Amino acid sequence: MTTPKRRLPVMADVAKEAGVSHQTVSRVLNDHPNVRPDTRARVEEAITRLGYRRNLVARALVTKRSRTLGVVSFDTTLYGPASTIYGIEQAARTAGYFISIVSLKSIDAGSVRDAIDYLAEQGVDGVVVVAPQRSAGRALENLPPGMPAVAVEGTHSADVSVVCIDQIEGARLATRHLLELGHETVWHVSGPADWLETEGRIEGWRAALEEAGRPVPEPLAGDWSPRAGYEAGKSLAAMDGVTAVFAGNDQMALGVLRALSEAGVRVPDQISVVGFDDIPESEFFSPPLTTVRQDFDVVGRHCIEVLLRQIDLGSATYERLVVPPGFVVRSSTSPAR
Amino acid sequence: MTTPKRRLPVMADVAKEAGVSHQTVSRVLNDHPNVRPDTRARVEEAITRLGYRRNLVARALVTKRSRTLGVVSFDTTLYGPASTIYGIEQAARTAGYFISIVSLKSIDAGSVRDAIDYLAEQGVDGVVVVAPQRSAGRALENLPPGMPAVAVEGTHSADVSVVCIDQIEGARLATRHLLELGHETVWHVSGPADWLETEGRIEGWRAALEEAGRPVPEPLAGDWSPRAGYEAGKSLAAMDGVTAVFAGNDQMALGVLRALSEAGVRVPDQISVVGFDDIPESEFFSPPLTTVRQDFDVVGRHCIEVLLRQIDLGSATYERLVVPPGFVVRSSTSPAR
DNA sequence: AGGGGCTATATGACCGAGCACATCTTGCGG
DNA sequence: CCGCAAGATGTGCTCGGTCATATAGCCCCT
Repeated sequence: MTTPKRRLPVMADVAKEAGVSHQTVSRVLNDHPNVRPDTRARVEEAITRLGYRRNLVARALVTKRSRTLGVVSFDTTLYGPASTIYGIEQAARTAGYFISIVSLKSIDAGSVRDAIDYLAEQGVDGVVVVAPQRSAGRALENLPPGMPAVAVEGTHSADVSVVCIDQIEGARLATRHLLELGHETVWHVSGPADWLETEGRIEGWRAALEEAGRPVPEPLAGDWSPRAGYEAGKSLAAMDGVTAVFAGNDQMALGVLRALSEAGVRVPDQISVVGFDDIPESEFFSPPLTTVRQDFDVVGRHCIEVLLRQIDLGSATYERLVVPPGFVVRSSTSPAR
Repeated sequence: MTTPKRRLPVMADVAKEAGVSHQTVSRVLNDHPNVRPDTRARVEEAITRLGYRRNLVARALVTKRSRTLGVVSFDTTLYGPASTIYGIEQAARTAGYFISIVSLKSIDAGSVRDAIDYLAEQGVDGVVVVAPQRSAGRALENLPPGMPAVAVEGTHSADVSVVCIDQIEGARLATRHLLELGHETVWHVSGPADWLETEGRIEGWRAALEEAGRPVPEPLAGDWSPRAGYEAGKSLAAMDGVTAVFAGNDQMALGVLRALSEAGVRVPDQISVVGFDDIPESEFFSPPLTTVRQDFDVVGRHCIEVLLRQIDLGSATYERLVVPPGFVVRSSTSPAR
């Protein structure tokens, strides 16, 4: 009944209601110290009475800070990006920032550029790019001027901060585990070319093999999908002497397991399999999957920390934050017979 | 070298550069018809020369339209919400809208309210709420005035538009499939209480059973997680006469499969299992899972369509859009022996 | 009592666009 | 060659906040 007009109340309305100036209302809203307690109370009461909310758009216009962070990501449907973004969102909101998401389907440098430009136009205070392809990384090399940015799993070279999980170490963990179980060597089903994760995992796997003086078989190329793992698994089942397989991620490991099971190969008795990611399902695969654990949540949180630091300092100091991977042993690996 | 100041170019700069007024620049930017071609060209050239981008924040302030849509969702890590949001994002971006996401960990009406308020403050033009719990639905019953909203899987009663997949029909499909294979009855591992999907799936399952005049066993309560399915599967394996199980989602089905396998029960020979969702992994479960297919992508797209319609019309006409589920038969079901 | 140094509050400009309206062109019919 | 309507462009205000600065009130000290 106290709404003669449809229009939402603005600061001036609150000011009038409380018998002060709009500036005082602003002070109350921004927790300025120099406001007498009773004035503050009066203003606060007026605010709730009118149901006033401050207009963040107007605020952003003058402060030139939107308190919104952009996230550009490749296929947010995948477990990794989805979890990372979840971590980002939680951390950002706690810090009082909004998250604006652009999710890409194709991943050339051009579309990443476009996405960043798009977000820049909207006035985001910074961007985190979750697009761990080599080509996507290139888009970060000439950002809009003055735009703070952090990349997840980015290249080492670019002029941006990077937060990543140690892929090489993860792959080494997986490979060593299999080697220590007595396997002569380890086959690898890799992710798609151009992905930094793919490269890192191949590198770590190869390194572990070479350190142990073992032969390095040709990796089987996949694309992260269970289907690709399935195809690779069929090839592996048909080959001689395969006793241990390191799949580039858990979904491909699932496909491998399926193919081996269809081929009548028992896991882990005849072939041991390890994955990468530790998705929630992998504990219940048949058999439960031994895998490298990635803590996407902390990656997300670190991204926000790094980004906010960059925004607040205004300076261009590029950090590189490496999160160590974990390793969880379940039932898909066993000693070589 | 043409940057005497750090400040980004604004409309006035472009205007000066092109020798016109800021209003003409605005016209060019907004594709107004009444601009002479050569003027337009001159302005466009000035824009690229200066690298001008329009400030959407300022634009939003005066137009009172931010071209941003809010999404509040429960646990964006789950496949369903993640896929829905993906669809939403794609559709929104094509329509020229940004997406601002708030992802909730706990899901009471209060936190949904808070999230919506938070987004309202930011000035979103509308919200889609992906929080299919009964309690979350209640938060939609008194939205900020004039805020267009659409709920995914929302309650029927509330004064909001709803886009949903026909859960009852999906469950019925699953149950009938098992009945038609000759199973006497079908056990059900349900989702967590309070979820609308849980209720719908129980309802459809029960209806199919009753229509066929079959006994309706007590459902086993789960929580969508593979672990819950695993526990339920252990119980099921210990029971007599169980030949068919309808799991509330694919992850729980995975847990059931695992438990049965551990108990030495062969699927589908001894027990048939069907899931719900059709996550990308389920085709490669052991055995490949027969399941109800939900097209989250089209749900997301429909959300945006409905929401934009509501925004453009400004009117409060509430729609209810029901997407039919699919059904995909794989190898986890077979005729009763 | 007077003045210095605070604190508390008010005033007006400003951020960068769009909108309404005014003004100046242009084209065309009579 | 004039008049008039439509087309093209410019002017000034507005959106709803914050910032810089001015001003009023207060306490304390000499």
